[in-house]
Amino acid sequence: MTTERIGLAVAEDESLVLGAKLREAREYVGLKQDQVAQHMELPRTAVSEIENGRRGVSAIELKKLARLYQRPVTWFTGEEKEPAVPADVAFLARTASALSDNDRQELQRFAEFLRSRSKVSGDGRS
Amino acid sequence: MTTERIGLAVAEDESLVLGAKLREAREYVGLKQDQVAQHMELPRTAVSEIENGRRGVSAIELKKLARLYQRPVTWFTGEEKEPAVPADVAFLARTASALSDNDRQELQRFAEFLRSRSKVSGDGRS
DNA sequence: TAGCGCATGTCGGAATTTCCGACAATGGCA
DNA sequence: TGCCATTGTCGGAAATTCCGACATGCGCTA
Repeated sequence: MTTERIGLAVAEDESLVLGAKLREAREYVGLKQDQVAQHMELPRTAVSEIENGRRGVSAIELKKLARLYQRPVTWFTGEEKEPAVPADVAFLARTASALSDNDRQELQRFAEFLRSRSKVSGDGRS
Repeated sequence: MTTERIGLAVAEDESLVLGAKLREAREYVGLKQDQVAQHMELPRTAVSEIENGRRGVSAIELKKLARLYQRPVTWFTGEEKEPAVPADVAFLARTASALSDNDRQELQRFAEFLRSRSKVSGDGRS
């Protein structure tokens, strides 16, 4: 893992990037920070701080901003298809989705049973 | 805790919906709140509060959670498709970006004027 | 039925973030 | 230059989040 540095710098970095994208999108549609602030019911300084990465953006705010800027949310988040979870887990989950609630519950119980049998292997969390 | 402020109720409502979706997605992949908390480097109580709509979710957190849960961010924001921006609008914006600030401002005002003329019920996004 | 273990919910105060007005810096233009 | 619009920054109040400790709910089993 390359991100073992400070941990907080990552989030700041991401806020910086997100803020830059938000600014670009805003300028693209020709809106002033003030107008955005009014639309969002935020202090106008918040918009400035957001675009400079000094203030976070909530998911709901991002959704609203994306609409205002007429861009899909993914334009700001950058869609990725990185399995942060073992692929087999995801696959199991998809399979389970086709089951009834009861069957799914049973499947879950069975999974827990299996785990309890071999509680030796630790969960491979990074 | 009075409920006199209606304006905030909207945000709370949205947080409730988002939290429910996050919970559904988490259970779908068979993760415990505790595991999610570790992955996100958050207190596990935060995950609980998020799923119950008592704590907000930052855009960056949502992005991370979406990856963890193997879903597109739009699954949570509920926006799915939707460039929905007619090509002519995009073209107009592109054109506008090449204008000077003043010209763009004027263009903006004119656009607002046009909108006020056919002002029916605001942004009828359906 | 009581009791245990696991997952989740909730509470309280400290820590952090956000709000918001006031003011500064920047840039265009007459 | 002076004026005006836009954006950036600062300080304390207000709101939110962190985080441990404890509570609740549920399945299991002795």
